[in-house]
Amino acid sequence: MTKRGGAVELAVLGLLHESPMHGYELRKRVSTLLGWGRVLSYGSLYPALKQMRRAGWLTEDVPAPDQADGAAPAAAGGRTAGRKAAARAGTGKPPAGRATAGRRGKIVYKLTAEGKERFEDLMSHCGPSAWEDDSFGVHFAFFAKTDAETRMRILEGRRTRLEERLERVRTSFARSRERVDKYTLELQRHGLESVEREVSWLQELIDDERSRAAPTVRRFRNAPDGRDRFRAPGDEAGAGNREE
Amino acid sequence: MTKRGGAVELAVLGLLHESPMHGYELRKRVSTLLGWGRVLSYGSLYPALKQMRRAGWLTEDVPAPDQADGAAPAAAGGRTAGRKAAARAGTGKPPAGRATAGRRGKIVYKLTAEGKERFEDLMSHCGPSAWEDDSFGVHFAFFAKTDAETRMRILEGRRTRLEERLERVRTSFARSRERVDKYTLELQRHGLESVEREVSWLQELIDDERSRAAPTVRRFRNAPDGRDRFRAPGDEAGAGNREE
DNA sequence: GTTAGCATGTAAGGAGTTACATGATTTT
DNA sequence: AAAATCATGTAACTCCTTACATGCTAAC
Repeated sequence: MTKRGGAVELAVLGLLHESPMHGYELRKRVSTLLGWGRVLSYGSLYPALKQMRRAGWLTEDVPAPDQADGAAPAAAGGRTAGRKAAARAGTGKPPAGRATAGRRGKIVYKLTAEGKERFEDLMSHCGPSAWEDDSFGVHFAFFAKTDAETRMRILEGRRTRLEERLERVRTSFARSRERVDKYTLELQRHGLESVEREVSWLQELIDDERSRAAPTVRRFRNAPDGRDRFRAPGDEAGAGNREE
Repeated sequence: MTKRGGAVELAVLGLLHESPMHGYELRKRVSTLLGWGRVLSYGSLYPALKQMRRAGWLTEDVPAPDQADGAAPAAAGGRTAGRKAAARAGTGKPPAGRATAGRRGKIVYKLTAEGKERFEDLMSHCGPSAWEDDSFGVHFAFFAKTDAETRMRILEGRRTRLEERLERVRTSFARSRERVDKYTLELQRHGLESVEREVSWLQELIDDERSRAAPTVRRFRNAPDGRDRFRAPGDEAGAGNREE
């Protein structure tokens, strides 16, 4: 019920954490968030949104066209929504009295307090699933919205995961060398190289985090981007992570 | 019906193309074939095998224990099957008269003539799906079993696909620069770099294929063990290729 | 004679996609 | 007023995984 451990939920929560948005824009933002070439399909997005509304993480507001302007579409990316609302206001032409009534109005999705909690929970109490490719990407994308300890845990978990993979791949690579043709071998070599490179990237990030986190002072409050992140002072220390 | 365009079918066809095998071994081989860290689950493999038998691409032989030895398990990887068969022969103890009767014997999967045709078809008449990540990997792994023209078509299709992706990612990256925090930005930068690197890799492979296909134009770029990387970003001159 | 690991399978379901269907708004 | 684009939604399907269930063979 509250399952849906997929990348989409976290991505939506994270983006709505910044500002309310409607689905269409949300799709674009989710799609470019990572480095996914592909776009998220509506067939994934809307059912996920509905389910999240049922769970209480977000609300669906249909902005009444008469009073909509400054209020509803929000700053978002500043682009589409803003321009449109402005244009509509300029012409002074709300298309009819309805729009909210007959279904199919523009819907602005907005995080609830529970939704924010859910987001922080998914970020900081994440299990091993967060070391997987896609899931790691989404978590990483929102690193600025979580604390240093969580960042470290995720980075190191990911590195460990990749090193395990490396181990396995190296073994089978060595065993293959004579048995397989040059194409198969080249594929495996290339895969190996990619994973190795990703491990060094992670290591750099880890070193970077460490150098920032360590220096002499203990952080009482970390505010990377001016937001205050509340988290009970003593908790979470052991980080005994388990399944979601 | 005969659909199943997934990576598993082609991987199985390709591996059985070399030699018959039973499912357990097949799983291991499929898992290490690419550079997938993960292993293929039985829940994927066995239903796929069954469906392929129904389609007529392969047969399921239960080797009769009495006469099994040299015949059935074949050279395969040479490891497991061989040792076991030998051991059983040595003790002279076929466990009973049944084994084939009551279900649950060891099953050796073997390609039929139709299966070989199917494999060749999937390799050479492949559509755009072959440019996708997983599917490309499987196709590439079996490049030695298809012709130069097909190899070229797949490599160039893949490169084009990645360049499209690059275009999109570059755009959104440039648009993001000021708007997003450093973590998101770093993720996108890293993604971009990875795709760029993969494009260069493909370009090298394409050049290599081309030099072998058209030997009149000599290329001296055949490094001893393929250890030359790097290619200026933004070249792509000359290669006026258009496919499809 | 029981544990360990090889070997084959099935049921349920998760996480997404494609293809379709419709409505609202803007541009030409 | 037609075309384009923005916007929301559903149904059916794909491909794969997890968790289970079973039996055979080797080894202690």
